[in-house]
Amino acid sequence: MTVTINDVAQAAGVSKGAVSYALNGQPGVSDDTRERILRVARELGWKPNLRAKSLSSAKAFAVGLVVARDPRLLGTDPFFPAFIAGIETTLVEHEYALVLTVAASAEAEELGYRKLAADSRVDGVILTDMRVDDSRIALLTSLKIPAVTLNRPETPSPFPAVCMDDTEGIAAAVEHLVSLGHTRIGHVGGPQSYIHGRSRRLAWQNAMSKAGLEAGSFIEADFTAAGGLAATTELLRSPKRPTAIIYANDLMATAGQSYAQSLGLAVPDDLSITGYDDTELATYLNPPLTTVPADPLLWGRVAAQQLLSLLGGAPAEDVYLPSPKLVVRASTGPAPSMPKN
Amino acid sequence: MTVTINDVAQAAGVSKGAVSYALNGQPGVSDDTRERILRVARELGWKPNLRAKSLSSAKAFAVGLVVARDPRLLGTDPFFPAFIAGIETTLVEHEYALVLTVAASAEAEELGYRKLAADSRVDGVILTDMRVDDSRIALLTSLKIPAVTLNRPETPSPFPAVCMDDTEGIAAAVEHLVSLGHTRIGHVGGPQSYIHGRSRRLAWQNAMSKAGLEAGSFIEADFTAAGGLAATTELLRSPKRPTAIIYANDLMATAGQSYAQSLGLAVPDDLSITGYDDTELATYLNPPLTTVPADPLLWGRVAAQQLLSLLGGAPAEDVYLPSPKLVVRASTGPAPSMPKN
DNA sequence: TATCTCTACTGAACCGGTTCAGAGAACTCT
DNA sequence: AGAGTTCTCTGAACCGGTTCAGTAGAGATA
Repeated sequence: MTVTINDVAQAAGVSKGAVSYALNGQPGVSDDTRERILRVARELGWKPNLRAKSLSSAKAFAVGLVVARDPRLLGTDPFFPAFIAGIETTLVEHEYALVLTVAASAEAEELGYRKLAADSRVDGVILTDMRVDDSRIALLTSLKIPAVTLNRPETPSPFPAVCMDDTEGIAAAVEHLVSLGHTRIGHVGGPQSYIHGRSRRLAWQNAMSKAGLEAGSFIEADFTAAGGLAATTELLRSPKRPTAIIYANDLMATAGQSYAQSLGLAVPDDLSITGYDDTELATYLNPPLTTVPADPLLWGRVAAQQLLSLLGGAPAEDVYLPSPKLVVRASTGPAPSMPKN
Repeated sequence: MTVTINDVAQAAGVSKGAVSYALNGQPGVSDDTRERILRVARELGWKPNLRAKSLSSAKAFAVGLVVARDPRLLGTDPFFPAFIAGIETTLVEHEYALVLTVAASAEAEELGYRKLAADSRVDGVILTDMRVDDSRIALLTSLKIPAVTLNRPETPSPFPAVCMDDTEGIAAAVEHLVSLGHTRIGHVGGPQSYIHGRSRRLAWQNAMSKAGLEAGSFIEADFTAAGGLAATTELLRSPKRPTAIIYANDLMATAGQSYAQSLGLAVPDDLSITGYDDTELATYLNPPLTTVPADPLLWGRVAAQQLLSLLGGAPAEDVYLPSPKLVVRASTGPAPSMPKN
């Protein structure tokens, strides 16, 4: 049926071992023989059997990704699909596959990694959504699974990080709003247990104080539309209502914008809004959203590259991707001279 | 290091074969011996080696999904992440893994399946985004990969289908709008090369004629926000402008709604709008979107179940999931008595 | 010419399971 | 008691590669 290395050996009149050496470009066969073996293999249409290779070489030729999200909310995050697509662009070139696990809870997440390890499904994993004091670092260290993290965690990590600075974009958003005359700029952030939730809040805070402004109201939300709405409600109800709100992602910003408009506030005349991600929809909102384009495709591609080179024995070194730049659209405008209250 | 079946055999004082029979619940060992072997295996902490199992049993214990989308637009589709999460809920229970491939082009898609087959990475695949006259059916048949399709293709297919009727929801949307007095109801559909693009258009068309109305303008778009905008532009520019538009998904509806509002049209006073999917954001728009909730989580779960039972040798039978029901929100309202033109 | 070294290659073990043919033992049937 | 059947278990082959120890032969060296 299928052509094995044995068939090639027989047809070429050599031993199994010689064929293996020849096919893997290893020393041990003369150039003549090597060439003959390769030709015979080609003629017979030999294809390596991944399963056999996996067993004897103790490698999976696959990398893993465990996504810990509420499945119902997973669809709202534009990050993952594009990120995964980015990973794929690298993997296909190296004959690797991606094994994806979705975990609904923290226990399921840990179990996901444990299963990947127990079954040796993967040779390494990519860690996304890094958390402050992330338990996965110790877990993967104990499971002896090589990994790459998105951004460098604050706690010590033996794994190389692929970093994309998000503070610059947020700072640019603050500066942009300040230049438009805003002084009361609120922030609706993601969970502060995530390092990207935290870094965006700190970026906002630092940029405000650098502008000589008091960092106004901050609400910790959860990156969902529902959370964005709730946070916006709270911000707009406060006595010193902000004239601009910086959201930690587009989804919350969109929900916030819609809510503000439903209250009769004009965006940007009464309230300026910025997001983060630059989802496709951002351009097509009314008004189109000022936001910061994350580049999940690039991030995924480079993260996979780093993981593969780590698996290849390369030293673990952090990589820095270019910081995304603020994209100004119509959801931001001059601060109202007489804010509605 | 790791405990193998050999260690268990030695410790239990039986042969390798006996251990294999005992661990797999197969006949060939007495109850006493079986129990002893199981106890010894437990005591030694034996875990099956998936790679060895794969090689000897010629199974991958994994299923595949090839997603053919423009990576940049993939993030905008809320369907996939939730669908994948649904698949996972089934797979984890059966010790199966999901191998995901993202393909940017038609060639890459075919190559994706070919690679999964060549490396025997998976035991079966799930086909989504079924197209009219879908070439993948012949491809997978020739590659001898079992599959499950989402909805039954119009051309003959040997694979079981997991069906979720979308015509009922679209018909309900038409009826809902008709009951509100609308007579000019347009449709912005997905590519008609997709069966779900086609079936939604036909559902709209049939419901219109059933209501005694002339099926108004139809524009074929591409499920993206950009496409939704372009189609809306065209519809609103037409001489007999519709007072209501049924979009084939939420993303296009959202873009359409924003665009209409940017023209100064009020939704729903001047224009009623419906979507399809019921994304999280739909609830939080201004106005919230009337739409039809697809249930990708359920769909994924059942599709994976069907695939696994197919792999287990069950006969290929179609499954029908409950048809999603229209969710009425504020983006639809009475037809304007004097439509703006 | 005898010895040493190096290269090219073979045969077998190995990775960790599954599966099959066959050997004994026990049990049933006549 | 002898023959046939069933049950339990063993040993070995097998899945398709990788890798290692060892050998034959060619070429270099003394």
